[in-house]
Amino acid sequence: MQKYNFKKIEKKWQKKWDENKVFKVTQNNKKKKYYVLEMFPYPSGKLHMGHVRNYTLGDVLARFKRSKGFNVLHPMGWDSFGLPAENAARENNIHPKIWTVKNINTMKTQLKQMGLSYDWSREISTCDKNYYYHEQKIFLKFLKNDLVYKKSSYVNWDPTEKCVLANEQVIDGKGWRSGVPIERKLMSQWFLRITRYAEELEQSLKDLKFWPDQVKTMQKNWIGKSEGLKIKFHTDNKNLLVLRIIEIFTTRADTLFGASFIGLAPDHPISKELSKKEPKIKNFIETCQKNLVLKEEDFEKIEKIGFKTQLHAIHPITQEKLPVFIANFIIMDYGTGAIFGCPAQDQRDYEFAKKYDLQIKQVIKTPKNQNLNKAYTGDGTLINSKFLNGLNVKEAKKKISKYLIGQNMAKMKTIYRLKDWGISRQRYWGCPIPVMYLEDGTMIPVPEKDLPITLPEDINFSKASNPLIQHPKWKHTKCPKTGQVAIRETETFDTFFESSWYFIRFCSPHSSKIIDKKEANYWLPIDQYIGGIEHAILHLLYARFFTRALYDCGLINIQEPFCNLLTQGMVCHKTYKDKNGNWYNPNEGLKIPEIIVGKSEKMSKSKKNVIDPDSMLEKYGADTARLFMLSDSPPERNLEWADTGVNGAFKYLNKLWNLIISNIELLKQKKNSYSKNSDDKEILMAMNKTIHNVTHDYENFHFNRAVARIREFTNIIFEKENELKKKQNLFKKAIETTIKLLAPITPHIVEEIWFLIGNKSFIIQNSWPKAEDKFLKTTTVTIAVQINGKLKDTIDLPIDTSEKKIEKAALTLPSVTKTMKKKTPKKIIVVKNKVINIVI
RNA sequence: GCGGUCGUGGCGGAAUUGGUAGACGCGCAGCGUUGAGGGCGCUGUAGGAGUAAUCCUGUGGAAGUUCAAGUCUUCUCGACCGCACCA
Repeated sequence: MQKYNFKKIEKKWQKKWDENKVFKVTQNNKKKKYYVLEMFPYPSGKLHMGHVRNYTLGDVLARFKRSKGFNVLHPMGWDSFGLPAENAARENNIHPKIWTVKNINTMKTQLKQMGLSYDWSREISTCDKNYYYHEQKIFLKFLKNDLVYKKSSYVNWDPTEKCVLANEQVIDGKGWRSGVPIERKLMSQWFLRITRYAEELEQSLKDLKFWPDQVKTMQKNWIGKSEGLKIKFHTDNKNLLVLRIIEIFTTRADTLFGASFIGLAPDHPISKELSKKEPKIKNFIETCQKNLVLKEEDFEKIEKIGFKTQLHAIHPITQEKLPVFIANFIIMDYGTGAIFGCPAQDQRDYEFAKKYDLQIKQVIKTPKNQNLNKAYTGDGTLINSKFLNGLNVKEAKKKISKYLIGQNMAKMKTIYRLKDWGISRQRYWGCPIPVMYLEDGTMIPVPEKDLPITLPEDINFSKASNPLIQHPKWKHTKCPKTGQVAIRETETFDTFFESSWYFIRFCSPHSSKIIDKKEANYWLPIDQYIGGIEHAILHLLYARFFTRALYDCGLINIQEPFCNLLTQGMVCHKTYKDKNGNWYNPNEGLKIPEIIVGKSEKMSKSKKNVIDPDSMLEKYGADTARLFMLSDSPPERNLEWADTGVNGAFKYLNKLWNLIISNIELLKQKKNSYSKNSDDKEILMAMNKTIHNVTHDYENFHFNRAVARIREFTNIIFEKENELKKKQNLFKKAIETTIKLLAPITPHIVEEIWFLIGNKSFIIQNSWPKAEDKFLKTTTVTIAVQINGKLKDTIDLPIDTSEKKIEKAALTLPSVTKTMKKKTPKKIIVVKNKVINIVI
C-alpha cells in the first residue's frame, strides 16, 4: 500500500497551485470580495511559532472563504526596516540590507513550505525604495495638511556611544552595550498630530462591532479622555513676571474645599521663573530632569518628591493661602501641568501630604468599613465644603462647576492622555524623512519630483552614532529653489509609520500612485485582520489614525481600516538564562548545568526562548503542523508551547490516508446519487450535523472545535468501515465531505486524496458542503433529571414532550422514587428538552 | 504602579452562553499483533471509597445570588499581555 508521503505530496501541490496561479486575484465585480490579512512579519531571521500560528489562522480563513465563493485577497509582505538589522550590522559586520534580504528569502521559503495561499504577486517589502518612496509622498501631504510638526522632546542618550537608545536598549538605567548610565537629552523631533483625532478615535470605537471588547477597552483607556475643570488660582507674589495666576486641571472639582497644596511640573513656566532667582529650586528641577524616566512603567514607580516654594496660591473661594510645591510626578504635557492636591480624597496626594506634613482635610464622608489610613476615593456625602455639604460627588461636581464658571474662575476642559506620535528615529535603517535645512535652520521639504530620497548604501557602522550623520556626502545637498547649501534631515521614520498603511498598499502594490483609488475602493476595508494581542494598542491605533489622516488628505474613502479583528494569544515558552545574564534557547539551555530557568514568556528573539518550526515541518510536514497549531488551543488564548501532541496530528492524517488508500478502488468509482434509506440515516445525520457545526465553528474561529468535530465524524467512519464498504455511494460521500471540511486546514493531503478518488479540478475551487435540514432534526432528546439540583438520572423522550409528561416520566423513575422516599416535591422546575429539577 | 485578559483531570482544551462538567486529543496503564523495538488495533483513564450496584468530592481560593453556577456578583491569590524608541 502507498504510504503517506507528505514531502512528495506537499511539494507537488504547492507547485501546481503556483503554476495555475490559483491564489492570484484581481478586481471582479461579479464576486463578493473578502480581504483577509495577517500582520506582516519583521524579517528577524526565521519563522517562529507565533508566525506559524498567525499565518495558519489567516490561511484557513482565506481558504474557507474561497470555497464559500468569495473573491479573496490574501497578501503577504515584510516589515523590513528596524533596529535588529542595525544591531546585526554592528555585531556581525553585515550590511543591514544584506542581512534583511537574506532573512526575507529564508522566511519566504518557509512560508511557501507551509502551503499558505498568498497572492505573492502583491508582495511588498517596506525597506524597498518602491515602497518608501510613497511614504515620503505621504509625509509631504501630511506636512501640507498640518498633520506633522517639530517639537522638543526627551530621548535616552548614551554618552559613550553618542547615540539615542531605544527603551529596549536601556537596562536598569544603563546602556545595554556601553553599560554607562543613560542621560536625558532634549532634541527637536518630528511628531504626527494623532491627538487631533483623539475624540474621533475614541468615539468610533463603539462602531467597531466585530472587534474584541478587550482591545476596544484598552484603546479607550489609552486615549484616556477626561472631562474636568480648569480652575484659576491667584498667587500671593506680585513680582512674578510670567504669570500671576496658576491654572490647574482637575476632574474632582468637588474636592476643592479639601485642597491643601498646589503642585507644579518641574518644567512649568512658573517653576522655571522661580528657579532663576532661587538656586535651590534650580537644583531641584535639574535633579528631576536628570532622574526623569521615559518609560511610563518606571515613572509610576519612582519616589515622589517635591520642593516647597515660598509662593502661595489663594483658594478661589475660601481665600486660604495654599503652599505651592514643585513635584516630579506632575507632567507638563498633561492637563495644565499644575494640580491642586486633596490628600483625603486622592491616594497620591495623601502620600505626598504625609511626607511633607500637609493638612489632610476630609471633604467626603468616609464609609464606616473604610480604612482611615489612606485616601477615600469613592462616592459619598460632601462635608466641610460650605454650600456643597450634603450633596454626593456627582451633584457636588455639577454645583461647584456652575458656581466657578459663573464667577469666571474656571472653564470646562476636556483632556486626553494620548500624546502626539513621535516619529523621528536617529537611525540608519529606516525611511529618510524628506526635508532639508538651510544654514539658518529653515526647513525646506524636498519637492515631490525629487523623491525618493534613498538611503546611501556605502555606510560605516564601525563608529557609534547614526551612519547618516557620519556619511561624507549623503547629507549635503542644495535648496531646490535657491541653490543654497543645505543639509538633509538625518532622521528616519519610526517603523510603525510603514505598518500604518501597508494594508492599503496591498490593494495596488505596483501602482505609481500612492494608492490606486479604484483598487482601494474595491478591496478596502479589510474584512478580517489577524495578529497578536501585543499590538492591541500602538499598531492598531496608529493604523486607525493613519487611515483617517489619509482620508482627510483625499487619498482613500474609508476611515476605519479593519472591520473584524482577531487578536491571537501569544505562543509562550520558559526562558533560560545563565548567571551572567546571557539568554539561551531551550535546546542549549537545558544542557547548561547552572542554568536559571525563568518564567514562561512570549517567545521572542531577544530572550531566545523560541522553538524553531523547521524541525516540525521537516519531520511531519506542513499539513500536520497546521493541523496541530489549530487543534489544541482556541486562537485568542495564549499557548504554552509543548512538543507533545504534534505526533497525534500526524497519526490522524496517516490513519485517514490509510483508510482511503486501502479502499481506493471502491472510492475511485463514480458515485451514483447515494441511497437515503433508513439504514443510512445514522451516518447521514452525523455527517450533516458535522457539516453544520464545523461551518459554524470556522465562521467563529473555533478552529479547535472544528477539528474535534471532524475527528468525531471520522471516528464514526473508521468504526463503520466494514458496513460502509458495502455502500459505495455513502462511503464516497462521507469521505468527500470529510476532506472538504478538512481542506482549509490540511490543504495538500486533501488535494491529493481528492484527485485520487477521481476528481479533476482543485478541491479549493470546489464549493463548501451544505448541510441538509432534514438530517439535522433529531426526534428524541435526553433530559437530565435532577433532585435538588443534583443529577440523578437521564430520560430519553420525544422532542418537545410537554412539561407534564416530562414530570410524569421523571417521577416514576426508580432512581428518583428511591431518593425521594415517598416525600412530596416542594417544587418542580421543567425546562423543555433540557432538564427537570425536583426540589424536595 | 496603571490598563487589559486568563485560571477546568497528569497535559492541551470542550461545555449549545445559567441547565447532564471533562467532548476531541496528548500522555499513561492493560491486552492483542510482532523474534524484539517501533508501528498498528482494542479496552480503561477527574479524584476518593467499595467485589459491585452505588455513594461522596470536584472547574485557583473565600463568600453571595439562584430550583440550578465552570458560567452571574463581591473579595482574594496566581499567571500572561501592553505602557508610547522592540516589532
